[in-house]
Amino acid sequence: MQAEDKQERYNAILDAAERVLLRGPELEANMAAVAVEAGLAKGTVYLYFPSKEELLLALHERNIAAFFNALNARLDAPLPMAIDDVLHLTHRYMIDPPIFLPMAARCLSHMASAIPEQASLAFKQRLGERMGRAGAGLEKHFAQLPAGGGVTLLRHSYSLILGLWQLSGAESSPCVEPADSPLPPWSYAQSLDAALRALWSGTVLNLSLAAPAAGIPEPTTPAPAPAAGALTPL
Amino acid sequence: MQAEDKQERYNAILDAAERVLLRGPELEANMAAVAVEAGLAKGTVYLYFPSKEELLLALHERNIAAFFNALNARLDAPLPMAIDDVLHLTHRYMIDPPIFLPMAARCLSHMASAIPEQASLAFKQRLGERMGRAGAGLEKHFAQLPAGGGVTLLRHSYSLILGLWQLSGAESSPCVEPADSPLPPWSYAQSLDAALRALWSGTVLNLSLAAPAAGIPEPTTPAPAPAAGALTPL
Amino acid sequence: MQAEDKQERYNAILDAAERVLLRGPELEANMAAVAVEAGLAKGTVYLYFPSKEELLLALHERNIAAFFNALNARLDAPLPMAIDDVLHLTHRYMIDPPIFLPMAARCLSHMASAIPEQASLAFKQRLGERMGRAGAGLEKHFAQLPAGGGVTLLRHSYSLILGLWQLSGAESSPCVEPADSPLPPWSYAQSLDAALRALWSGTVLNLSLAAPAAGIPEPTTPAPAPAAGALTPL
Amino acid sequence: MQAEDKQERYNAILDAAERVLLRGPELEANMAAVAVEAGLAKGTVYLYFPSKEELLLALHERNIAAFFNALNARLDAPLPMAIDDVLHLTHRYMIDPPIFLPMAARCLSHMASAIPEQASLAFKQRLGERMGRAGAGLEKHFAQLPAGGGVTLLRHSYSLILGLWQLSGAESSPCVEPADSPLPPWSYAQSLDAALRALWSGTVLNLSLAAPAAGIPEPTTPAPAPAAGALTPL
DNA sequence: CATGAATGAGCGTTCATTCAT
DNA sequence: AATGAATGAACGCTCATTCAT
Repeated sequence: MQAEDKQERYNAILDAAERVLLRGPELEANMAAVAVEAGLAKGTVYLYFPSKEELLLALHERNIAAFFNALNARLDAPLPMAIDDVLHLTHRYMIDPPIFLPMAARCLSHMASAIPEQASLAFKQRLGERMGRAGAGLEKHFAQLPAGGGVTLLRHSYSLILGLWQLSGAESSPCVEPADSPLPPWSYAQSLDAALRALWSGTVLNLSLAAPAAGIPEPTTPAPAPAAGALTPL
Repeated sequence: MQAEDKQERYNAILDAAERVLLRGPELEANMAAVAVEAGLAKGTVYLYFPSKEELLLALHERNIAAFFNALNARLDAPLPMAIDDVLHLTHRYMIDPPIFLPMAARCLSHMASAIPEQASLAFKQRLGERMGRAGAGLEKHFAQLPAGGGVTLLRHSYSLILGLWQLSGAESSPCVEPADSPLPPWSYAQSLDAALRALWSGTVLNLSLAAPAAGIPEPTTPAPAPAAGALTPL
Repeated sequence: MQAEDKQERYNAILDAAERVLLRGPELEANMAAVAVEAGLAKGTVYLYFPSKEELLLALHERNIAAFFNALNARLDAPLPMAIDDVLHLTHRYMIDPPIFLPMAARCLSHMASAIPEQASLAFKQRLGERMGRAGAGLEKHFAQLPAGGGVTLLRHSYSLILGLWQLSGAESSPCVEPADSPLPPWSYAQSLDAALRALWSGTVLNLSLAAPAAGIPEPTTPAPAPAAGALTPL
Repeated sequence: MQAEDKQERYNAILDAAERVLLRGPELEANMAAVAVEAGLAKGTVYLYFPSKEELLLALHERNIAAFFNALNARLDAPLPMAIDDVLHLTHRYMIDPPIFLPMAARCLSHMASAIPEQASLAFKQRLGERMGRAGAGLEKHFAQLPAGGGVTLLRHSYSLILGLWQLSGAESSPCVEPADSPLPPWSYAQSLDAALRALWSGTVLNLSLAAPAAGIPEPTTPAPAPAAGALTPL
């Protein structure tokens, strides 16, 4: 069997797993279902993935890779770039697909216990490389960012994306909005945009100050005119 | 049995569950272990909690309540307040205790599927009330915040706290730091402080602009002198 | 539930396991079958036995205990005793029941790997006690046996019983005797009797010699007249 | 491929299996590991052995053959022979190698179920031939043995060797000797020597009696002086 | 109120064997 | 002859929950 055949089937299994996960509302996948969906015997799946948990992690990594590939491609382009571009990619690869965020939460919480040290380390390594590259690209486009600032910003952004998504699931139920909720309703996508903009603005602002920013600063001057890549609502 | 006896036992079970969770590294708790730890029969636990998931949610809610109680108490005090105070409470109630964040991640991801609509709604209601109250308090102390801005800021902050924590677990392994990691090591606590400061600064900055902020703004003026409650490193 | 009820069910499960084992020719038992045979749910079986392997060991131990109980009862009786009595008990409890020897072989080979240290030790302890008691009884009845000789004789006898049984299974097939076998046919029971008599005779003979016996000794004198309890064919 | 090439590979696979078995403490071998160890594909192994069980049986038979070859060579020599010589060969080929006895126990217990009638019969046939030849040789050296007595003695001895070995594994744990064991510790090798001597002595003694021996006979005369080939401790 | 014995659905994984190439 | 990808049956065990006492 050719190496490319192997790779194809590897991806076919990942596809099957994704379909299975998306089938129900619980995002559950058992190996039997994945195998059936892939048209394979259960044992065959284990020729490609050493365990269920690692299969799921591989699926997540594929999604991550897709995001970073797109991001890096954009960063490598000579065009000037703005937050909006990043937000756009974020929506396209992480927020809109119904599988990215649940899988992220799931894998993150299982990494420590269910994934062997070895595999876990390798995953982190690969993730680190992608983040490092994207972070460097970010620093090229956003000159205010210091060395390492790109990765940090990426990290904080991702945290916000993930955390807010989890919170949105907990605060608002999928079916009905409690009529008597003490809080006004909010949407994940809108809230996230605002939060990310705040994070990015604040990051640059803080960076531009020699000392850590104070209290909640009262900006005394109006904001400067938008530089290249003005933020527009998504 | 008196109502207070009931309440007492309710809390005793929660205590037992917490102890069980903290016992192992996986934060796992099965009902049998909780019952034994509480010195009760398994069936008895079910007289106080309708299901395991709801027991765990109740435990988490107790932790949340403790945080909000402290926060609200501080907000109600006539003293002026700064980010640092909030950060301090955050560390004290959410970051330092080894159970808050894992439970938050766990409960958040199980809320949709494992908690009955009814209970889920009630939980969200109570959480909404607490957040509403704290948000209002925040708006009182930080005058730049518009109506609803307090809750939003709280929400974003919590997301950052939670998301970054999960990321920290995934990026750095507990035992060994990969020597050849492509990224420099980072600590959760430090990174979080920076991220929260950025978020808060950016929030206020964005708010102060009539239109949404642009690009990554280049502040043309130095930050104003710290107001009351300057940020100091934790 | 009363303690005796528990004991009853414990034994009922053991009975069920025995029936299942005896059902097929392979002496196989899976937990599902045992549970069904016992009229219980699978989980219930695990309330009484921590694992399949320990259930099987318990079954074997029950058989062992039955043998030793009978042997010790006989040894405690004031009647004089001869080899035949031992052989008789051996046949009755170990050889005739179709389950004793296969289980012995099975448990012996799984003890090292499949039984937790703790349980394994406890089993050996109990077995040791029974053997010690029986060995002492033997020494009372057979005065030539030195201290410890009873246990040793027991051990050697048991080894012979078990080893020869295994060999008999391998040398002669259950269905057909190879017509062209180069060796005359032999039966387990007869061969065992001869072997045990040889072992016992030789043990006493060797003991009666100051130095270890030599070569294959050529007895120069006819055998003495049978003492009380002469050996008679079973 | 030449016939000798085939034979070579056949043996190479057996070698590989032996190495795999000896690798872990459980004496487990799966076909995949054997194939890898032999540097072959899994399917190739099946060109040489029809099943795993038969491969293992073939390995065991090779060990058996080695023993009998040595024994028969010794028996064919014109030198007079004593038990010690047999014991020596026994230790050298059966007891010292860490694989003989476990494989014997394993194969014996799987023979009935996992080996096809045909193969099983053939194996027994070959074993019978070897035993028959060795038994006859024994009868030549030990004149007291009647026709067929050699084979019987061989059989009984082997049973003792195997049974006692299994018992030794069950009574004494590899790691710790239970401090409070009710029985004194015993070693397999020593105990076996004593048992075999007893068996051989008793066999000859019983044979020399017209009628079956009685009770535990009280030898009235001291043992005769060792004939040629006196037993000396191994 | 309290108990704890009973339940039983659910699942990941292994591995001997086959067969198309 | 040699390969090795594919197979799929088989099974031990857990644990949240119930309910008769």
